[in-house]
Amino acid sequence: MARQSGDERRKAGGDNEGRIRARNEAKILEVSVRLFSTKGFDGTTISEIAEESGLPKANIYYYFQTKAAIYERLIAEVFDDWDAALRHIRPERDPREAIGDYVREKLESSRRNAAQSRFFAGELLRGGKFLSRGQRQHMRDVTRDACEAVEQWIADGRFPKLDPRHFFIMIWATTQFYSDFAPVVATTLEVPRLRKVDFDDAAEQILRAINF
Amino acid sequence: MARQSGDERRKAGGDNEGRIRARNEAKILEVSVRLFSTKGFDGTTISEIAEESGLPKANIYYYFQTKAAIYERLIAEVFDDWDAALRHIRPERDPREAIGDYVREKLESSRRNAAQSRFFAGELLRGGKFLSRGQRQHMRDVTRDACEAVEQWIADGRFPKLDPRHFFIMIWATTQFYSDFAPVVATTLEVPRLRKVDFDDAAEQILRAINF
DNA sequence: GACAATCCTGACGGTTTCGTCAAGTTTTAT
DNA sequence: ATAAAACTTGACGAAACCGTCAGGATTGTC
Repeated sequence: MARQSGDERRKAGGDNEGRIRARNEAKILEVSVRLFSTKGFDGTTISEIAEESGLPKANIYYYFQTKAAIYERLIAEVFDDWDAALRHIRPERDPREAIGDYVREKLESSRRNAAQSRFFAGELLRGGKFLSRGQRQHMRDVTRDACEAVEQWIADGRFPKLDPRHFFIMIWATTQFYSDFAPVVATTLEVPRLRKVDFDDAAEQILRAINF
Repeated sequence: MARQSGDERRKAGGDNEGRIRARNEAKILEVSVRLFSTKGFDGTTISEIAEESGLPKANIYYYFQTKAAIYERLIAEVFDDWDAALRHIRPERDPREAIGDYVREKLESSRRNAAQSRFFAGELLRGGKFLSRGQRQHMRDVTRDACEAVEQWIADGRFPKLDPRHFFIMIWATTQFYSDFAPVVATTLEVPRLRKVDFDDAAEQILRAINF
């Protein structure tokens, strides 16, 4: 009887309860991220999500209270991976290797999850209104840690004297660009579509450009 | 009697005819670019454009056939400036100076026209569907010219051996990032809002990072 | 096999939005 | 002054969209 949806799932009984729910939610989210990334929040309709998910529209509302709820779930999911690659940046590592790994992983992950990447970029482009205070803070803290590692390298004379913050911005901007603005990149490289090899080239060229 | 709107303006009589039209169109476009950039195409309503322009909604339709027409006009306008800064890149110039001027101008122009910049970024993020074949081609040609200039520098031993295409992508990505994703940048730099000085720092750090 | 929990869904209401229209007013040209 | 062109505008129609709801179908549990 009691409508239960969204967050109040997963009750007593174990954790593989709600397999159907898990499957359908996953399908909905998968479809949504693709639609949101190419058509934006307002440009995406629930009917469309329903159709592409193979579910009737009313069923979408059984799993998610509102369209915004889907969007927010996606933000949270994508955000969780935001700093995954940053784990390479640690003061005790060799700067060259660490930065190299970081750039390569960042490029690779945005290539493989292009929809997520564009989705998140779209959100940031609009001012990041869906980002919670906590998420923002997390972002700041993680960045600060990475910057401290770089500063350590600089102090040890193992890294050029650059402001780490601008350095990271440069890396983010560049690595994201290849996925998020793929059409421009493809035009520039004069290829019909970006392939893995183009991303590999990019990694090499980026690292060479910043003298690594 | 005959409805005339959109493109078929400017008839016999001179070129300062239609001052009212010029003024109102300008106002509409100015408001629209701001709204589109923060709310996207579908998130922006004609009523909203009307309100912020101080015109009744029906009047918007007197000047533009559809919402898409406004959007397309803006794309064309912004696109015209896309390669403006690229004029600095010429083979006979000193690479250091040319690249320096280019980066600084690109940063400055995207700072001053942040709304346009974000608007255009949003369009590209969605796949650039509004970009015409001709515009794409122009983009490619201009890029090709700039790359040839860089290759000349490399041949003369005045520039590091980098793929110019990836090099330019890196510059574009980075310079755009400061305006388009200002919230992230502000968080990283730990300032409440980006000021001119932050952009100046950015220019210096970017140029230093790529060893100029 | 019965009972509850979970899942499914067609139909519907209220709102918003795009774009139109026909009749007005103001500006410009002669 | 007068006529045509350019501009303005309130009201309206049609479509699209979000989210609801009541009741039916499946699945799981004891």
